[in-house]
Amino acid sequence: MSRRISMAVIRRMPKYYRYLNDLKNEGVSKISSRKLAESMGLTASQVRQDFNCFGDFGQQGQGYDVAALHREISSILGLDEGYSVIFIGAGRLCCSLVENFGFARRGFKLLAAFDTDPAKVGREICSLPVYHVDDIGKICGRRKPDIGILAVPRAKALEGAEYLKKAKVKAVWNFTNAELGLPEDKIIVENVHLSDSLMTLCYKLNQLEDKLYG
Amino acid sequence: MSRRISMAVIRRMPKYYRYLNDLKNEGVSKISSRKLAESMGLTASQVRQDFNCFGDFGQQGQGYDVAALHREISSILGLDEGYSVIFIGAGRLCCSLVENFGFARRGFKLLAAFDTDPAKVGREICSLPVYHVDDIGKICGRRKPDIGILAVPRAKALEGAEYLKKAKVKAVWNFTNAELGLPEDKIIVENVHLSDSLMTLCYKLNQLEDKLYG
DNA sequence: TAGATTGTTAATCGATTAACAATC
DNA sequence: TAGATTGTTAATCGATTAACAATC
Repeated sequence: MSRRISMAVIRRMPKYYRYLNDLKNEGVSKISSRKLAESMGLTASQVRQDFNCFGDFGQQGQGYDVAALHREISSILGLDEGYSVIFIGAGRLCCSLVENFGFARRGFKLLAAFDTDPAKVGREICSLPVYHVDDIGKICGRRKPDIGILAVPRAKALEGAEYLKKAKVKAVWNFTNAELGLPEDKIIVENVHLSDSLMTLCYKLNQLEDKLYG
Repeated sequence: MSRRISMAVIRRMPKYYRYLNDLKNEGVSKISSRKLAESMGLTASQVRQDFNCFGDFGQQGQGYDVAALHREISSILGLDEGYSVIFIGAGRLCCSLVENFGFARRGFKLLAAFDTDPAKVGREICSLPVYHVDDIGKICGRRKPDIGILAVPRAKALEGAEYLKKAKVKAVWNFTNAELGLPEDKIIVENVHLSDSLMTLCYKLNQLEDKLYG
Protein backbone atom coordinates (compact mmCIF):
# COMPACT_ATOMS: atom_id res chain seq x y z
CA MET A 1 0.00 0.00 0.00
CA SER A 2 2.84 2.37 0.83
CA ARG A 3 4.69 2.59 -2.49
CA ARG A 4 2.83 3.97 -5.49
CA ILE A 5 1.75 1.13 -7.73
CA SER A 6 3.30 1.38 -11.20
CA MET A 7 1.18 1.50 -14.34
CA ALA A 8 2.82 -1.71 -15.58
CA VAL A 9 1.36 -3.51 -12.58
CA ILE A 10 -2.04 -1.85 -12.92
CA ARG A 11 -2.33 -2.96 -16.51
CA ARG A 12 -1.94 -6.56 -15.36
CA MET A 13 -4.65 -6.22 -12.71
CA PRO A 14 -7.67 -6.74 -14.97
CA LYS A 15 -6.12 -9.96 -16.19
CA TYR A 16 -5.50 -11.19 -12.65
CA TYR A 17 -9.07 -10.22 -11.89
CA ARG A 18 -10.40 -12.33 -14.73
CA TYR A 19 -8.35 -15.38 -13.82
CA LEU A 20 -9.17 -15.11 -10.12
CA ASN A 21 -12.83 -14.78 -11.00
CA ASP A 22 -12.68 -18.02 -12.97
CA LEU A 23 -10.87 -19.78 -10.11
CA LYS A 24 -13.50 -18.52 -7.66
CA ASN A 25 -16.25 -19.88 -9.88
CA GLU A 26 -14.48 -23.22 -10.03
CA GLY A 27 -14.49 -23.27 -6.23
CA VAL A 28 -10.71 -22.95 -5.85
CA SER A 29 -9.90 -21.23 -2.57
CA LYS A 30 -6.10 -21.10 -2.61
CA ILE A 31 -3.68 -20.68 -5.50
CA SER A 32 0.12 -20.59 -5.58
CA SER A 33 2.05 -17.95 -7.47
CA ARG A 34 3.61 -20.71 -9.52
CA LYS A 35 0.31 -22.16 -10.72
CA LEU A 36 -1.30 -18.81 -11.39
CA ALA A 37 1.78 -17.61 -13.28
CA GLU A 38 1.78 -20.75 -15.36
CA SER A 39 -1.83 -20.37 -16.44
CA MET A 40 -1.40 -16.68 -17.21
CA GLY A 41 1.94 -16.85 -18.99
CA LEU A 42 3.87 -14.87 -16.36
CA THR A 43 6.66 -15.79 -13.93
CA ALA A 44 5.95 -16.72 -10.31
CA SER A 45 8.32 -13.96 -9.22
CA GLN A 46 6.31 -11.39 -11.09
CA VAL A 47 3.04 -12.56 -9.59
CA ARG A 48 4.48 -12.33 -6.07
CA GLN A 49 5.98 -8.91 -6.72
CA ASP A 50 2.68 -7.68 -8.12
CA PHE A 51 0.57 -8.94 -5.22
CA ASN A 52 3.02 -7.60 -2.67
CA CYS A 53 2.38 -4.10 -3.98
CA PHE A 54 -0.87 -4.00 -2.07
CA GLY A 55 -0.56 -6.08 1.01
CA ASP A 56 -0.54 -9.46 2.41
CA PHE A 57 -2.77 -12.09 0.84
CA GLY A 58 -0.35 -14.96 0.76
CA GLN A 59 0.45 -17.57 3.35
CA GLN A 60 3.80 -19.27 3.23
CA GLY A 61 3.41 -22.89 2.28
CA GLN A 62 -0.25 -22.40 1.29
CA GLY A 63 -0.48 -19.85 -1.51
CA TYR A 64 -2.87 -16.95 -1.94
CA ASP A 65 -6.50 -16.67 -0.83
CA VAL A 66 -8.43 -16.45 -4.10
CA ALA A 67 -11.52 -14.72 -2.73
CA ALA A 68 -9.60 -12.13 -0.67
CA LEU A 69 -7.32 -11.33 -3.59
CA HIS A 70 -10.25 -11.04 -5.96
CA ARG A 71 -11.98 -8.62 -3.60
CA GLU A 72 -8.83 -6.57 -3.10
CA ILE A 73 -8.18 -6.17 -6.83
CA SER A 74 -11.80 -5.19 -7.30
CA SER A 75 -11.34 -2.50 -4.67
CA ILE A 76 -8.03 -1.27 -6.11
CA LEU A 77 -9.55 -0.94 -9.56
CA GLY A 78 -12.62 0.79 -8.13
CA LEU A 79 -15.03 -1.79 -9.49
CA ASP A 80 -17.31 -1.55 -6.46
CA GLU A 81 -18.00 2.15 -6.78
CA GLY A 82 -21.20 1.70 -8.77
CA TYR A 83 -20.17 4.27 -11.34
CA SER A 84 -22.95 5.72 -13.48
CA VAL A 85 -22.76 5.81 -17.27
CA ILE A 86 -24.20 7.72 -20.21
CA PHE A 87 -23.77 7.15 -23.94
CA ILE A 88 -23.23 9.70 -26.66
CA GLY A 89 -24.54 8.04 -29.78
CA ALA A 90 -27.50 5.67 -29.61
CA GLY A 91 -26.49 3.56 -32.56
CA ARG A 92 -25.50 -0.01 -33.11
CA LEU A 93 -22.32 0.22 -31.04
CA CYS A 94 -24.23 1.57 -28.05
CA CYS A 95 -26.80 -1.16 -28.36
CA SER A 96 -24.23 -3.87 -28.86
CA LEU A 97 -22.39 -2.77 -25.71
CA VAL A 98 -25.57 -2.50 -23.64
CA GLU A 99 -26.66 -5.96 -24.72
CA ASN A 100 -23.37 -7.78 -24.46
CA PHE A 101 -20.98 -6.07 -22.11
CA GLY A 102 -22.82 -6.82 -18.89
CA PHE A 103 -22.73 -3.37 -17.32
CA ALA A 104 -25.27 -4.25 -14.62
CA ARG A 105 -23.49 -7.47 -13.70
CA ARG A 106 -20.29 -5.48 -13.38
CA GLY A 107 -21.92 -2.93 -11.10
CA PHE A 108 -22.34 -0.01 -13.50
CA LYS A 109 -25.53 2.04 -13.61
CA LEU A 110 -26.70 2.90 -17.13
CA LEU A 111 -28.52 6.22 -17.05
CA ALA A 112 -29.29 7.28 -20.62
CA ALA A 113 -28.16 7.61 -24.21
CA PHE A 114 -28.02 10.84 -26.21
CA ASP A 115 -28.41 11.31 -29.94
CA THR A 116 -29.57 13.81 -32.55
CA ASP A 117 -31.61 11.40 -34.68
CA PRO A 118 -35.32 12.29 -34.29
CA ALA A 119 -36.18 8.68 -35.00
CA LYS A 120 -34.35 7.68 -31.81
CA VAL A 121 -34.91 10.61 -29.44
CA GLY A 122 -37.78 10.02 -27.04
CA ARG A 123 -37.72 6.27 -27.52
CA GLU A 124 -35.75 3.55 -25.82
CA ILE A 125 -32.75 1.57 -27.03
CA CYS A 126 -32.27 -1.74 -25.21
CA SER A 127 -34.44 -0.30 -22.43
CA LEU A 128 -32.22 2.77 -22.15
CA PRO A 129 -34.00 6.12 -22.62
CA VAL A 130 -32.70 8.20 -25.53
CA TYR A 131 -32.63 12.00 -25.19
CA HIS A 132 -31.58 14.75 -27.55
CA VAL A 133 -27.98 15.84 -27.01
CA ASP A 134 -29.16 19.43 -26.67
CA ASP A 135 -30.87 18.45 -23.41
CA ILE A 136 -27.74 16.86 -21.97
CA GLY A 137 -26.94 19.68 -19.55
CA LYS A 138 -30.49 19.72 -18.24
CA ILE A 139 -30.79 15.97 -17.83
CA CYS A 140 -27.35 15.48 -16.28
CA GLY A 141 -27.71 18.55 -14.09
CA ARG A 142 -28.80 17.07 -10.82
CA ARG A 143 -26.83 13.89 -10.80
CA LYS A 144 -23.67 14.08 -12.83
CA PRO A 145 -22.76 10.83 -14.56
CA ASP A 146 -19.33 9.42 -13.74
CA ILE A 147 -18.52 7.96 -17.13
CA GLY A 148 -19.43 9.02 -20.67
CA ILE A 149 -19.09 6.50 -23.47
CA LEU A 150 -18.36 8.13 -26.80
CA ALA A 151 -19.93 5.85 -29.39
CA VAL A 152 -20.34 8.03 -32.47
CA PRO A 153 -18.74 7.92 -35.94
CA ARG A 154 -15.25 9.45 -36.13
CA ALA A 155 -16.54 12.56 -37.88
CA LYS A 156 -18.71 13.44 -34.90
CA ALA A 157 -16.08 12.69 -32.26
CA LEU A 158 -15.10 16.24 -31.31
CA GLU A 159 -18.70 17.39 -31.26
CA GLY A 160 -19.58 14.46 -29.01
CA ALA A 161 -16.69 15.29 -26.70
CA GLU A 162 -18.13 18.78 -26.27
CA TYR A 163 -21.42 17.31 -25.11
CA LEU A 164 -19.59 15.14 -22.58
CA LYS A 165 -17.92 18.27 -21.26
CA LYS A 166 -21.38 19.83 -20.84
CA ALA A 167 -22.58 16.74 -19.01
CA LYS A 168 -19.60 17.17 -16.65
CA VAL A 169 -18.59 13.54 -16.77
CA LYS A 170 -15.39 12.66 -14.91
CA ALA A 171 -14.16 10.11 -17.42
CA VAL A 172 -14.61 9.32 -21.10
CA TRP A 173 -14.44 5.89 -22.69
CA ASN A 174 -13.59 6.82 -26.26
CA PHE A 175 -14.52 4.41 -29.06
CA THR A 176 -13.70 6.85 -31.86
CA ASN A 177 -10.22 6.95 -33.34
CA ALA A 178 -9.93 10.68 -32.83
CA GLU A 179 -7.76 12.35 -30.20
CA LEU A 180 -10.38 14.30 -28.27
CA GLY A 181 -8.18 17.09 -26.96
CA LEU A 182 -10.01 17.15 -23.63
CA PRO A 183 -8.14 18.59 -20.62
CA GLU A 184 -6.66 15.34 -19.35
CA ASP A 185 -5.87 16.78 -15.96
CA LYS A 186 -9.60 17.30 -15.42
CA ILE A 187 -11.27 14.58 -17.46
CA ILE A 188 -9.90 11.07 -17.63
CA VAL A 189 -9.82 9.69 -21.15
CA GLU A 190 -9.44 6.03 -21.96
CA ASN A 191 -9.09 5.39 -25.69
CA VAL A 192 -10.13 2.04 -27.07
CA HIS A 193 -8.32 2.60 -30.39
CA LEU A 194 -9.58 -0.45 -32.21
CA SER A 195 -7.45 0.44 -35.21
CA ASP A 196 -4.27 0.18 -33.13
CA SER A 197 -5.34 -3.29 -32.09
CA LEU A 198 -6.01 -4.40 -35.66
CA MET A 199 -2.71 -2.90 -36.83
CA THR A 200 -0.87 -4.88 -34.18
CA LEU A 201 -2.64 -7.99 -35.42
CA CYS A 202 -1.58 -7.15 -38.99
CA TYR A 203 2.01 -6.73 -37.86
CA LYS A 204 2.07 -10.17 -36.28
CA LEU A 205 0.37 -11.67 -39.33
CA ASN A 206 2.86 -10.00 -41.61
CA GLN A 207 5.76 -11.34 -39.54
CA LEU A 208 4.28 -14.82 -39.74
CA GLU A 209 3.96 -14.64 -43.53
CA ASP A 210 7.54 -13.38 -43.81
CA LYS A 211 8.69 -16.34 -41.75
CA LEU A 212 6.68 -18.85 -43.78
CA TYR A 213 7.25 -17.57 -47.29
CA GLY A 214 10.51 -15.67 -46.89
CA MET B 1 16.43 -3.26 -40.26
CA SER B 2 19.12 -5.52 -38.81
CA ARG B 3 18.15 -5.68 -35.12
CA ARG B 4 14.80 -7.21 -34.22
CA ILE B 5 12.29 -4.51 -33.42
CA SER B 6 11.02 -4.76 -29.85
CA MET B 7 7.31 -5.06 -29.04
CA ALA B 8 7.45 -1.80 -27.09
CA VAL B 9 8.39 -0.01 -30.30
CA ILE B 10 5.80 -1.88 -32.37
CA ARG B 11 3.02 -0.85 -30.01
CA ARG B 12 3.90 2.79 -30.66
CA MET B 13 3.81 2.34 -34.43
CA PRO B 14 0.04 2.63 -34.91
CA LYS B 15 0.14 5.92 -33.00
CA TYR B 16 2.97 7.27 -35.17
CA TYR B 17 0.97 6.10 -38.16
CA ARG B 18 -2.08 8.08 -37.08
CA TYR B 19 -0.13 11.25 -36.39
CA LEU B 20 1.86 11.03 -39.61
CA ASN B 21 -1.35 10.46 -41.51
CA ASP B 22 -2.80 13.66 -40.06
CA LEU B 23 0.38 15.57 -40.90
CA LYS B 24 0.26 14.23 -44.45
CA ASN B 25 -3.32 15.38 -44.81
CA GLU B 26 -2.34 18.81 -43.53
CA GLY B 27 0.28 18.96 -46.28
CA VAL B 28 3.27 18.86 -43.92
CA SER B 29 6.23 17.26 -45.69
CA LYS B 30 8.95 17.37 -43.02
CA ILE B 31 8.69 17.02 -39.24
CA SER B 32 11.39 17.13 -36.58
CA SER B 33 11.61 14.55 -33.82
CA ARG B 34 11.14 17.36 -31.30
CA LYS B 35 7.86 18.60 -32.76
CA LEU B 36 6.42 15.14 -33.32
CA ALA B 37 7.40 14.07 -29.81
CA GLU B 38 5.78 17.16 -28.36
CA SER B 39 2.45 16.54 -30.08
CA MET B 40 2.44 12.87 -29.13
CA GLY B 41 3.61 13.19 -25.55
CA LEU B 42 6.91 11.39 -26.08
CA THR B 43 10.54 12.52 -25.93
CA ALA B 44 12.51 13.50 -29.02
CA SER B 45 15.11 10.90 -28.11
CA GLN B 46 12.52 8.18 -28.09
CA VAL B 47 11.15 9.20 -31.47
CA ARG B 48 14.63 9.14 -33.01
CA GLN B 49 15.46 5.77 -31.41
CA ASP B 50 12.18 4.33 -32.68
CA PHE B 51 12.61 5.55 -36.26
CA ASN B 52 16.20 4.41 -36.38
CA CYS B 53 15.03 0.85 -35.80
CA PHE B 54 14.00 0.63 -39.43
CA GLY B 55 16.24 2.78 -41.48
CA ASP B 56 17.04 6.18 -42.56
CA PHE B 57 14.19 8.63 -43.00
CA GLY B 58 15.76 11.62 -41.34
CA GLN B 59 17.96 14.33 -42.72
CA GLN B 60 20.20 16.21 -40.34
CA GLY B 61 19.05 19.76 -40.03
CA GLN B 62 15.76 19.05 -41.82
CA GLY B 63 13.82 16.45 -39.89
CA TYR B 64 11.95 13.41 -41.19
CA ASP B 65 10.13 12.95 -44.48
CA VAL B 66 6.49 12.56 -43.47
CA ALA B 67 5.32 10.68 -46.56
CA ALA B 68 8.25 8.26 -46.63
CA LEU B 69 7.93 7.51 -42.95
CA HIS B 70 4.20 6.99 -43.26
CA ARG B 71 4.73 4.55 -46.11
CA GLU B 72 7.44 2.70 -44.23
CA ILE B 73 5.34 2.23 -41.10
CA SER B 74 2.47 1.05 -43.24
CA SER B 75 4.77 -1.54 -44.77
CA ILE B 76 6.22 -2.63 -41.42
CA LEU B 77 2.76 -3.12 -39.98
CA GLY B 78 1.63 -4.98 -43.09
CA LEU B 79 -1.20 -2.58 -43.84
CA ASP B 80 -0.73 -2.87 -47.60
CA GLU B 81 -1.23 -6.60 -47.77
CA GLY B 82 -4.94 -6.37 -48.55
CA TYR B 83 -5.84 -8.97 -45.93
CA SER B 84 -9.26 -10.62 -46.30
CA VAL B 85 -11.72 -10.78 -43.43
CA ILE B 86 -14.69 -12.85 -42.26
CA PHE B 87 -16.98 -12.33 -39.27
CA ILE B 88 -18.33 -14.92 -36.87
CA GLY B 89 -21.53 -13.40 -35.54
CA ALA B 90 -23.68 -11.20 -37.77
CA GLY B 91 -25.11 -9.10 -34.98
CA ARG B 92 -24.97 -5.48 -33.96
CA LEU B 93 -21.24 -5.51 -33.28
CA CYS B 94 -20.46 -6.90 -36.73
CA CYS B 95 -22.70 -4.34 -38.33
CA SER B 96 -21.33 -1.49 -36.25
CA LEU B 97 -17.78 -2.41 -37.24
CA VAL B 98 -18.63 -2.81 -40.92
CA GLU B 99 -20.35 0.55 -40.97
CA ASN B 100 -17.90 2.57 -38.91
CA PHE B 101 -14.46 1.04 -38.93
CA GLY B 102 -13.60 1.77 -42.54
CA PHE B 103 -12.26 -1.63 -43.56
CA ALA B 104 -12.26 -0.84 -47.27
CA ARG B 105 -10.54 2.51 -46.78
CA ARG B 106 -7.88 0.70 -44.75
CA GLY B 107 -7.33 -1.87 -47.48
CA PHE B 108 -9.14 -4.87 -45.97
CA LYS B 109 -11.40 -7.10 -48.06
CA LEU B 110 -14.62 -8.11 -46.30
CA LEU B 111 -15.70 -11.52 -47.55
CA ALA B 112 -18.67 -12.70 -45.48
CA ALA B 113 -20.32 -13.04 -42.10
CA PHE B 114 -21.40 -16.31 -40.47
CA ASP B 115 -24.25 -16.88 -38.03
CA THR B 116 -26.74 -19.50 -36.89
CA ASP B 117 -29.82 -17.28 -36.81
CA PRO B 118 -32.17 -18.36 -39.64
CA ALA B 119 -33.49 -14.80 -39.78
CA LYS B 120 -30.02 -13.63 -40.86
CA VAL B 121 -28.64 -16.54 -42.89
CA GLY B 122 -29.08 -16.05 -46.63
CA ARG B 123 -29.59 -12.32 -46.34
CA GLU B 124 -27.14 -9.44 -46.26
CA ILE B 125 -25.92 -7.34 -43.36
CA CYS B 126 -24.50 -3.99 -44.40
CA SER B 127 -24.06 -5.45 -47.88
CA LEU B 128 -22.11 -8.39 -46.49
CA PRO B 129 -23.52 -11.85 -47.31
CA VAL B 130 -24.47 -13.91 -44.25
CA TYR B 131 -23.96 -17.69 -44.37
CA HIS B 132 -24.67 -20.43 -41.88
CA VAL B 133 -21.63 -21.33 -39.75
CA ASP B 134 -22.06 -24.97 -40.76
CA ASP B 135 -21.10 -23.98 -44.28
CA ILE B 136 -17.94 -22.17 -43.23
CA GLY B 137 -15.55 -24.89 -44.36
CA LYS B 138 -17.16 -25.12 -47.75
CA ILE B 139 -17.33 -21.39 -48.33
CA CYS B 140 -13.83 -20.65 -47.09
CA GLY B 141 -12.39 -23.69 -48.82
CA ARG B 142 -11.03 -22.20 -52.00
CA ARG B 143 -9.77 -18.92 -50.71
CA LYS B 144 -8.85 -18.99 -47.05
CA PRO B 145 -9.58 -15.73 -45.28
CA ASP B 146 -6.62 -14.11 -43.53
CA ILE B 147 -8.45 -12.69 -40.54
CA GLY B 148 -11.49 -13.87 -38.59
CA ILE B 149 -13.33 -11.41 -36.39
CA LEU B 150 -15.02 -13.07 -33.44
CA ALA B 151 -18.06 -10.94 -32.70
CA VAL B 152 -20.36 -13.22 -30.70
CA PRO B 153 -21.60 -13.10 -27.09
CA ARG B 154 -19.14 -14.42 -24.51
CA ALA B 155 -21.11 -17.66 -24.08
CA LYS B 156 -20.55 -18.58 -27.72
CA ALA B 157 -16.88 -17.62 -27.81
CA LEU B 158 -15.31 -21.09 -27.75
CA GLU B 159 -17.81 -22.44 -30.25
CA GLY B 160 -17.04 -19.50 -32.53
CA ALA B 161 -13.32 -20.13 -32.20
CA GLU B 162 -13.86 -23.67 -33.43
CA TYR B 163 -15.53 -22.37 -36.58
CA LEU B 164 -12.59 -20.04 -37.17
CA LYS B 165 -10.30 -23.04 -36.93
CA LYS B 166 -12.41 -24.76 -39.57
CA ALA B 167 -12.18 -21.71 -41.80
CA LYS B 168 -8.37 -21.93 -41.44
CA VAL B 169 -7.94 -18.23 -40.73
CA LYS B 170 -4.40 -17.14 -39.91
CA ALA B 171 -5.38 -14.59 -37.28
CA VAL B 172 -8.30 -13.92 -34.95
CA TRP B 173 -9.47 -10.52 -33.76
CA ASN B 174 -11.27 -11.49 -30.57
CA PHE B 175 -14.00 -9.19 -29.23
CA THR B 176 -15.21 -11.65 -26.59
CA ASN B 177 -13.73 -11.59 -23.12
CA ALA B 178 -12.95 -15.27 -23.20
CA GLU B 179 -9.49 -16.77 -23.59
CA LEU B 180 -9.91 -18.82 -26.73
CA GLY B 181 -7.27 -21.45 -26.11
CA LEU B 182 -6.28 -21.53 -29.77
CA PRO B 183 -2.78 -22.79 -30.62
CA GLU B 184 -1.03 -19.42 -30.58
CA ASP B 185 1.99 -20.74 -32.44
CA LYS B 186 -0.29 -21.47 -35.39
CA ILE B 187 -3.07 -18.89 -35.14
CA ILE B 188 -2.40 -15.31 -34.15
CA VAL B 189 -4.87 -14.02 -31.60
CA GLU B 190 -5.35 -10.36 -30.83
CA ASN B 191 -7.71 -9.80 -27.90
CA VAL B 192 -9.61 -6.54 -27.69
CA HIS B 193 -10.54 -7.07 -24.04
CA LEU B 194 -12.89 -4.13 -23.66
CA SER B 195 -13.39 -4.95 -20.00
CA ASP B 196 -9.67 -4.48 -19.30
CA SER B 197 -9.91 -1.06 -20.87
CA LEU B 198 -12.94 -0.07 -18.78
CA MET B 199 -11.28 -1.40 -15.62
CA THR B 200 -8.23 0.75 -16.30
CA LEU B 201 -10.55 3.72 -16.70
CA CYS B 202 -12.19 2.86 -13.38
CA TYR B 203 -8.82 2.67 -11.70
CA LYS B 204 -7.86 6.15 -12.89
CA LEU B 205 -11.29 7.47 -11.90
CA ASN B 206 -10.98 5.90 -8.48
CA GLN B 207 -7.52 7.44 -8.02
CA LEU B 208 -8.93 10.83 -8.98
CA GLU B 209 -11.76 10.55 -6.46
CA ASP B 210 -9.30 9.51 -3.75
CA LYS B 211 -7.21 12.57 -4.52
CA LEU B 212 -10.22 14.90 -4.50
CA TYR B 213 -12.17 13.56 -1.52
CA GLY B 214 -9.43 11.84 0.50
C1' DT C 1 9.54 -31.68 11.89
C1' DA C 2 9.64 -31.57 6.74
C1' DG C 3 7.69 -29.61 2.69
C1' DA C 4 5.89 -25.92 0.42
C1' DT C 5 5.52 -21.40 -0.79
C1' DT C 6 5.70 -16.68 0.38
C1' DG C 7 8.10 -12.02 1.08
C1' DT C 8 11.95 -9.57 -0.04
C1' DT C 9 16.56 -8.48 -1.42
C1' DA C 10 19.95 -8.53 -5.02
C1' DA C 11 21.13 -9.26 -9.96
C1' DT C 12 19.86 -8.86 -14.57
C1' DC C 13 17.81 -7.16 -18.34
C1' DG C 14 15.72 -3.91 -21.35
C1' DA C 15 13.84 0.49 -22.32
C1' DT C 16 14.14 5.41 -21.90
C1' DT C 17 16.72 9.58 -21.58
C1' DA C 18 20.74 12.50 -22.12
C1' DA C 19 24.55 14.04 -24.61
C1' DC C 20 27.15 15.16 -28.47
C1' DA C 21 29.66 14.36 -32.69
C1' DA C 22 28.29 13.95 -37.54
C1' DT C 23 26.16 16.15 -41.30
C1' DC C 24 22.62 18.32 -44.04
C1' DT D 1 29.69 29.02 -42.96
C1' DA D 2 26.21 28.86 -39.15
C1' DG D 3 22.09 26.73 -37.52
C1' DA D 4 19.40 22.89 -37.01
C1' DT D 5 18.57 18.35 -36.31
C1' DT D 6 19.73 13.67 -36.91
C1' DG D 7 22.20 9.18 -35.66
C1' DT D 8 24.35 6.91 -32.12
C1' DT D 9 26.77 6.02 -27.92
C1' DA D 10 26.70 6.20 -22.98
C1' DA D 11 24.11 6.91 -18.63
C1' DT D 12 20.03 6.31 -16.18
C1' DC D 13 16.04 4.42 -14.86
C1' DG D 14 12.61 0.98 -14.05
C1' DA D 15 10.82 -3.53 -14.54
C1' DT D 16 11.61 -8.42 -14.51
C1' DT D 17 13.91 -12.43 -12.86
C1' DA D 18 16.59 -15.14 -9.62
C1' DA D 19 17.69 -16.51 -5.14
C1' DC D 20 16.96 -17.57 -0.57
C1' DA D 21 15.79 -16.73 4.21
C1' DA D 22 11.43 -16.51 6.76
C1' DT D 23 7.41 -18.93 8.02
C1' DC D 24 3.11 -21.34 7.65
